[in-house]
Amino acid sequence: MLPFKNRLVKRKEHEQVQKLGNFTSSKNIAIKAMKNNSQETRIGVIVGLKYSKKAVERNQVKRALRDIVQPELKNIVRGYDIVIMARKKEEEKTRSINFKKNILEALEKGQLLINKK
RNA sequence: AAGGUAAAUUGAAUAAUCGCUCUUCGCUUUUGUGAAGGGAGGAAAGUCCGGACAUCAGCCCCGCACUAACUUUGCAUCGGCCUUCGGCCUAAGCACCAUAGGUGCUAUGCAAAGUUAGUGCGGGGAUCGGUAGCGGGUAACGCCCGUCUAGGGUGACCUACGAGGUGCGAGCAGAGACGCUUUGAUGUGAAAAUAUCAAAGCACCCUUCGGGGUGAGCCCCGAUAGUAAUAUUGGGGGUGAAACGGCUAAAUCCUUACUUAGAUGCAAGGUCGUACGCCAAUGCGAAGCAGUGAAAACAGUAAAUUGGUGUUUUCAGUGCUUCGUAUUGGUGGGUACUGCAAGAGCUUAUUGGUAACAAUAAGCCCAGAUAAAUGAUUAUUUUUAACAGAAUCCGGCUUACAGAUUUACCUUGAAA
RNA sequence: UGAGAGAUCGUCUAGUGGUAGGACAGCGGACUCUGACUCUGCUCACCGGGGUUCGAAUCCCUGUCUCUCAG
Repeated sequence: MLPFKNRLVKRKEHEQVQKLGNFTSSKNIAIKAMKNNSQETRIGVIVGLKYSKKAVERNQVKRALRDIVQPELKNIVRGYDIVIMARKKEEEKTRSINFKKNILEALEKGQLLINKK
């Protein structure tokens, strides 16, 4: 799990990011990001009913996404609220998706990664 | 040993690193940080039943208890002192008798009785519901247990239905099935008509119109032919028709017995705080507008003074509007805490009971999140790991489920 | 998470135990020189699985899907 200060907590904040954030995506991941006033990166994860009807599967995906994001926190530009959404086609199975690759791809597209050059 | 029946248990394990949540303790005390410990299920699911809990509402009668008000009756009366019982000192509104004092009224207190209202508990009844062989269990249920009946299975065992009627008319049986037509009676109606009840409804002949006779058909007893279905035929008396019977709910209605009590649902409900929005009232301040009063100036009246009129300025004060601010009240949304996990709890043992279950004793504390906690990585082993994620809490039912294990029993075969 | 409602021809709907009806659409025919309109005929359905019943779209149980409300 993420430390408390790095989570997007409130429902209203989520809605704001959903409405006003910049959208980028890769194959199985969609990202909305918006600047906030603090120095911290705050991340929320959404896995909707459309992803799967089983609660267990949705929880597993949420855990997986958080675990992937956590070590990358250092590499993400500070001061953004980020909402990560998972998506898949009906036939796809959760196990066959490589979320890490997808997330990094999406973050790069949104220019949220710190360049190591 | 093989096959099966019923029930129960379990639902990958171990180690290391990183990370989350709760509790306790310590250090800091604002955030934090260290240690120890706890951290999803048998179905957590579906929401199909039943409760707990909470808020709102709450039929009639009786009894008991408590509280409040009122009425009646009785007793007492500020206050102070002494060691309790109690005694002493002193004092007391109004009216009357009449002054040792007494009576009545008022006020207050206490006690008793009664009335009214409210609350709680218990009992009975009515009505809306629910259930249905019989008996039991449970907080309760449509749940569970035992047993009766029917069906299936060699068997262990499994499955199913279950009060009494009414109405309906599909199927069976039957010559014919709940109906049609005609007539009559009764009720309603001006009539038409309609509802209910009763009777009649094969063919021909006779008739005094009541009915009678003959024949077909039906019923009963036969005979002949044929393996048989059946065909032909004899006798009898009845009938000559539209009866009688079986089944029928988890839809409707009635009855009986038992049982229960409504509605809404933890996003129920409660507490704290008030930084926020809106509305209302009040106070203060500012601005604007409109009246009022006073003063001054000017105009005007033929003219001086006075008075009055009009305009302007200043001051005072009133009303209205707007803005700001403060207080109070209402309302809306938001937030924190609570509700919230010690419970119809779990484990073990004993006793009662065929059992469901109950009682007793001992021990135990076992998730409590709030965008929502159990994961990831590495290594080893095996069967390569099913269905699946708590959200107020319980008891059932139903549905999903890879496998593994245990117990009891049955059938068959073999051996003794 | 809690509370409810529903599923009937391709589409919209009616049907409260006894042949599942209508409208639009589709197909064929008639009318017309042809098309449209009109007339006429036909085709096409009870969400899946069990049960009660002589008989189920309807009643009961169960599963699936869709929608609504609270937030």
